[in-house]
Amino acid sequence: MGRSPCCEKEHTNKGAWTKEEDDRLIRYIKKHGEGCWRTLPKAAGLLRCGKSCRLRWINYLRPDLKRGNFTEEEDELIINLHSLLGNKWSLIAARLPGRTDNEIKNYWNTHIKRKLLSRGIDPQTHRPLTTSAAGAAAVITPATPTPQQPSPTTSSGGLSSSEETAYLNLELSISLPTPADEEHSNSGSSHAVCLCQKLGFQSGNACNCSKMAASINYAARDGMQTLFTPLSL
DNA sequence: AACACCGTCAACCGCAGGTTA
DNA sequence: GTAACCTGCGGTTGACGGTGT
Repeated sequence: MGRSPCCEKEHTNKGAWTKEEDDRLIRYIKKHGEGCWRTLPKAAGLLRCGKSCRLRWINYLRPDLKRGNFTEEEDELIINLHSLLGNKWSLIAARLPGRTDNEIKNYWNTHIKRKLLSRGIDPQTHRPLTTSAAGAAAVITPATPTPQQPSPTTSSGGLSSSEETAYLNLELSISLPTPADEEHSNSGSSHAVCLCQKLGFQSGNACNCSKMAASINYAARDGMQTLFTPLSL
């Protein structure tokens, strides 16, 4: 399948954005909203490709971005989500309002990988690095059908946070919404299960799912597909 | 002070997948 | 059914700042 380039490369700027470019982009989006990134640069008077504008807005200029350091809770949430979802940064970011996929990806590669390695955990498999055939009990066993699961809201009897993480049993599965779920969402009362809660972060700052619900309503209004996937346990 | 090295992160690139004509 | 278009995602790169020698 043939494909035209996303933009005319000869007539576009590349590299770091200037203050003026940022201002133009912000002003345009505030006035016209997001959408049609292909035509946005021309309409906004920017010599940038649409992809570049989208990235700049999503990763840097969006007003709802949190920025700043990740909290310990966010760290653990990212680790647990990664053990479930793998390198699905956009899905992980969807559970961390105010954080972008790019930000999380960078943070994973620069901080969390090292953190897990120092714990003796393989960042890709989430299993111990020194894996002997018998001794390598899975650290995290996603989607296994055993019913035991540590209570998410209580501490696991004096374990350190790293130990707690190491013994988290994440028996979760992601399913399509059931008719009941849809009924709930149609009636305006979303019963989507907060994954943070299931992972034990309900009460912490890392969980902003209630805030997300508001943004989901906003997204739904714009015809966007929600990433706030209901979970069946 | 000068240089090399390293870590961080914004931005780019190529591709996949959904939508439209 | 197919081609073209468009958006979003994930991997990678490169500029920049901080630190060590």
